[in-house]
Amino acid sequence: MKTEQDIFLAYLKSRGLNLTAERSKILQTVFSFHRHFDLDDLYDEIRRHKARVSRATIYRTIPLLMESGLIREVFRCMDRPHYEHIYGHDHHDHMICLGCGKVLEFKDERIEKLQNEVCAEFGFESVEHRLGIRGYCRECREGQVKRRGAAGT
Amino acid sequence: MKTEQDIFLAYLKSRGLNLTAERSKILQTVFSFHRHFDLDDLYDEIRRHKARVSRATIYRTIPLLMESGLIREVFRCMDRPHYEHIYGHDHHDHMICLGCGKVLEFKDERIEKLQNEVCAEFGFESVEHRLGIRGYCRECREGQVKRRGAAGT
DNA sequence: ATTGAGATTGAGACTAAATCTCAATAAATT
DNA sequence: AATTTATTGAGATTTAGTCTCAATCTCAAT
Repeated sequence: MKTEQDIFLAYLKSRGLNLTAERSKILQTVFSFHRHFDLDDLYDEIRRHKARVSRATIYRTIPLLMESGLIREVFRCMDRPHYEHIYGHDHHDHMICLGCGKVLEFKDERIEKLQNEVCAEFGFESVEHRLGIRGYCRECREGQVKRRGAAGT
Repeated sequence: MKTEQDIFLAYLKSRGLNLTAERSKILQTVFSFHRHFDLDDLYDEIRRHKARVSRATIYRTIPLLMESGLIREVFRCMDRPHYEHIYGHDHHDHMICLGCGKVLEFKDERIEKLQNEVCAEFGFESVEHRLGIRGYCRECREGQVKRRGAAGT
């Protein structure tokens, strides 16, 4: 079983890049999250561990992690992109509550399958897809929870 | 059959707002497009017709059009939101080619239906959803077309 | 038609996310 | 060890989008 490091290292090598201490720290932090995160979550978490990596470096590293297939952008919330690590996790889609901002994950094989069918029809080769359903979760529908902010896929 | 104007006007009235010349021009231009558009497309097209509406006003009007259900944000391309008018059009989803930037539209009732099922399971009330599949179109797969830029949902 | 309250606009100031620059440093290669 | 190339951080820069505000417009009630 390959570790995330192995994969990232292989990707970097293939591009003539090095796995530096900063990149390693970012990678490690990304995989310490069990939730979606944005750039500031990353930055803060790294600092909390008494490490220092500049924002510029994080901005530069995120595309590398995406290209190596370790993370993906999942949706936008408060107008900022949010990410999740995908290595070792099944693919899933999201429901985003417009009331409380909560994110529910779901997976439906039948939907995935139909998507593949549609792609085949069009001769389209799918690399990835993103399905986001915006609406109101059970709790918000029942009216207890106050509004927060808009969420966008 | 209600026109777009009727709908927009009713929406504005319901909020105590007026249908001004600027809003009317924006509305008319939005519905003159047969493709996805971004804010600058709108701005340029309005100017091309010798009319003048400031960017600030366009920025202010887009949310009104969205709330009135006349347009929706469909995806991000080159990091800018793109819109389409939806009144009088069936809902559909998108395939975005990472090679040439082309956008294909498709609709599959079965997928829609399954989405509703999933929502029901979670007690989630869907307001809208967005499904974007990124990959390579037939032409790009066959290798004739050059890369352009990244597209994001 | 006139008036006044509130809505609307455009221009430019402002904000903040993201990118770029560049000098200093680190890593890999010879 | 020397050379080349990659990397970093700090801060400058860019730019989409928002906000401010004075001038104008709209509408409903006179």
